[in-house]
Amino acid sequence: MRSPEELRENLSKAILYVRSGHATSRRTLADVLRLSPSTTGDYVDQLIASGHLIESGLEQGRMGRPKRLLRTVPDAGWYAGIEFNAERIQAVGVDFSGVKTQTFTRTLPDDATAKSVMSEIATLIADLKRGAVGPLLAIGVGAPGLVDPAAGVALHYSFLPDWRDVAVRDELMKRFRVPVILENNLRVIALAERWFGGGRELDDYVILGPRSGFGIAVMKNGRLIDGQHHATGEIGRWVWPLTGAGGEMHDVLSSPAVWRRLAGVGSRARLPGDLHGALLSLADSHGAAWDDIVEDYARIMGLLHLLLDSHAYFLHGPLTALGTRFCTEVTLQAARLMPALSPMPPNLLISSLGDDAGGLGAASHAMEAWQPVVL
Amino acid sequence: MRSPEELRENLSKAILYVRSGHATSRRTLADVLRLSPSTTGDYVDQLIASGHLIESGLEQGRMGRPKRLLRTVPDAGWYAGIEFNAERIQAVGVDFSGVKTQTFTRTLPDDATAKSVMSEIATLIADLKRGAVGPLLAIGVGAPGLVDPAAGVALHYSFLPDWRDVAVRDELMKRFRVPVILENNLRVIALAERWFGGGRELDDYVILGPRSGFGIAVMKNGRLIDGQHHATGEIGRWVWPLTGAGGEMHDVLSSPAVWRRLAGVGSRARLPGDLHGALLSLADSHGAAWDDIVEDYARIMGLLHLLLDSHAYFLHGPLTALGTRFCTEVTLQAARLMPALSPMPPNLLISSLGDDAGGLGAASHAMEAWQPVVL
DNA sequence: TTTATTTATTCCAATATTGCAATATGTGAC
DNA sequence: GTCACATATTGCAATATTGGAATAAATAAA
Repeated sequence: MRSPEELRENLSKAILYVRSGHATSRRTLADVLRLSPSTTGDYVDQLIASGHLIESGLEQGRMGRPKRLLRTVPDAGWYAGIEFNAERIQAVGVDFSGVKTQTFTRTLPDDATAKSVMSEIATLIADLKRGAVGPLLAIGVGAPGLVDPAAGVALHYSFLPDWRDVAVRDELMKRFRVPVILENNLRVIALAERWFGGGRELDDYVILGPRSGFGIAVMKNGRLIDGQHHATGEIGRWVWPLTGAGGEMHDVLSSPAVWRRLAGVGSRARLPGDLHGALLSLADSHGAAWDDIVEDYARIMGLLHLLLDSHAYFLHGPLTALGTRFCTEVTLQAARLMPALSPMPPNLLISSLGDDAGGLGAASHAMEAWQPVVL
Repeated sequence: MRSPEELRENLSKAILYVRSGHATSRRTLADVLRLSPSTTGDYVDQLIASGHLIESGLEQGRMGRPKRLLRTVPDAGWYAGIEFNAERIQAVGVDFSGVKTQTFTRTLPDDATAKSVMSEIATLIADLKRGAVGPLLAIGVGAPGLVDPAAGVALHYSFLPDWRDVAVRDELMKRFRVPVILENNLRVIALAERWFGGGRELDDYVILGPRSGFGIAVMKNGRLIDGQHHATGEIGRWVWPLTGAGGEMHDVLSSPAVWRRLAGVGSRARLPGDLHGALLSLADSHGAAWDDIVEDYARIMGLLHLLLDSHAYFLHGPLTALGTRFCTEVTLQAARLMPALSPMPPNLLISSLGDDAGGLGAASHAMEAWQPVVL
């Protein structure tokens, strides 16, 4: 008898592969699972019996017996994805076939506390529950700042005063009695890119997340790379420029900073409510500020690409408003500043995911973590 | 029946775990292999019968039946490790228990060609063969420059004129009839660190290799991270300093460049034959040149550590001559230049591996790739 | 129409792996 | 010394997985 964990893991992977479309029949599923067609057939029969998978017609290839197509059953259950920062909480519901069915956003008051945020999260999940069909299977949470995923504890976040050592997992598990999985919000966005965005065929890409701060998440071999202090990708804390007495990258290249530089206002200027919108109207800027920003981003792309050599770099957050022109110019400028990049220009892309990338990512994380119960 | 590949893989892992000391008995081996004690017992019996493993006494714990200790049989075979650059070829022989038994170094003439290098490599392996006991099991090669490990082809290396698309694997396999495995030389050093150096308990560290150029190799989750163009870690091609019109990092921070800066000579000065030795006598330098170099390295450490957050950074190559004082000063200076590093200073270490790190790494690679024949 | 070929799925005997019980071999308490 | 307990290894019936043959369902060729 193979170990039950391994069986559960294989069944779980089978569902993920079918859901993502990476496998569409028993045969192709056997290939990606690296199991024999016989065993895979058994698995599929089990999952059909349990109501997780369903056959949906035939697909004829060039020759031979047609594939019996497999799909996930939308109503077999759903996943909750929560993502938040100091300004708002976002909750999305994703059905068992991986389709987003609900989204809620709640703006946070200025005096939000850890307690109020947690209670707001619970309320939002309850709201999702009312509008969803089937059982809630798992909850994914993307939290800002420092997070300990293994312990399910959010360690620290500068912009929420008492947000420190919050036992997110235990609290939500106690309340909802389903698996809860916690990660840094930028890292869940990387998962969203894999499930819903341009990373569907990739297992090697980078998420660039210039928001209030500036972090990146690195996917290598289909896994997020991790570090000793849960601080991988904290490049916002690089001093910039690298001449010595500069400030941190945060201060000059975060979304608010870029807006200030483009708008030509000082650091005490009040931020527009809709940063994305405000940047949209500056997307056809020309002049020194624009060029400087392009040059700064080009340097960063150069550093990253010569170190990581990734297939793609997805830009997320308000700066996506600057559009493909920005990406193109950054790429060109990068090759100009670092000649080594010429034969291998970085593939910088605007993420196709919109504002709810975070919520989708959190739900993706829940999807990946959940495992079916074997009888 | 489980697939034969999986069986071979498990037997191979069993040997690796026993050799490394990560598992010392049937029981502990079962734990690390994630297999049942019964199965593991079977495997071990097979490997003892085939002459790869041997029982070597008992070890009593605090209580209970003592472990029956397992060791690899030194004479069961040996691995060849080859590493080279434009100046020399290094060949080491490692016996089946992972102990280095032979080392040869051959200096290359100035007019070395791809053909002469390959023939010299073959000669060195033949030399090793004469001094070794048991059969040659596998050959590992660490080649400089760009390498395609999957194809077993060395793509390009600037310092050997016609070194381009050399079919290293096929050529050596044809000659020696054993598995041949090719990798970039810095990347095999990362493996040497795991098997013979300070990375024995780690699966998350970085190799810093300032030699003629400047590359790094990144180990994450026990695997080397890889890129699209086989160009991960090519940070020597960063422009430096990051102000715009600088040269590449190679030119100011490689081993020869550091020696020139410390020795206060121009870029056309003739390099000493023994760079390590020459640097040794400059290791107690003080003054602007030293401080500048420390500052440059501190910046690099800052960039790397805030991005990768690794457990350790092993310094390799001639610059190890600068000693722990250099490492300490770089670490301190890094935290000064990038305040974010203060609570998480990078753990910069001089590699304990000497000059034959490369050869050992290539042999390590061979050890990891080789699999026993199952009957 | 019939037959060969291709691809997908299923059936089944062979076998690898496991869980559990049994056995081996030690320590510590009384 | 004897008994309870702890840990490692082994034996064996139960079971999961596989390879290969058989079957299914299509296209292409004769």
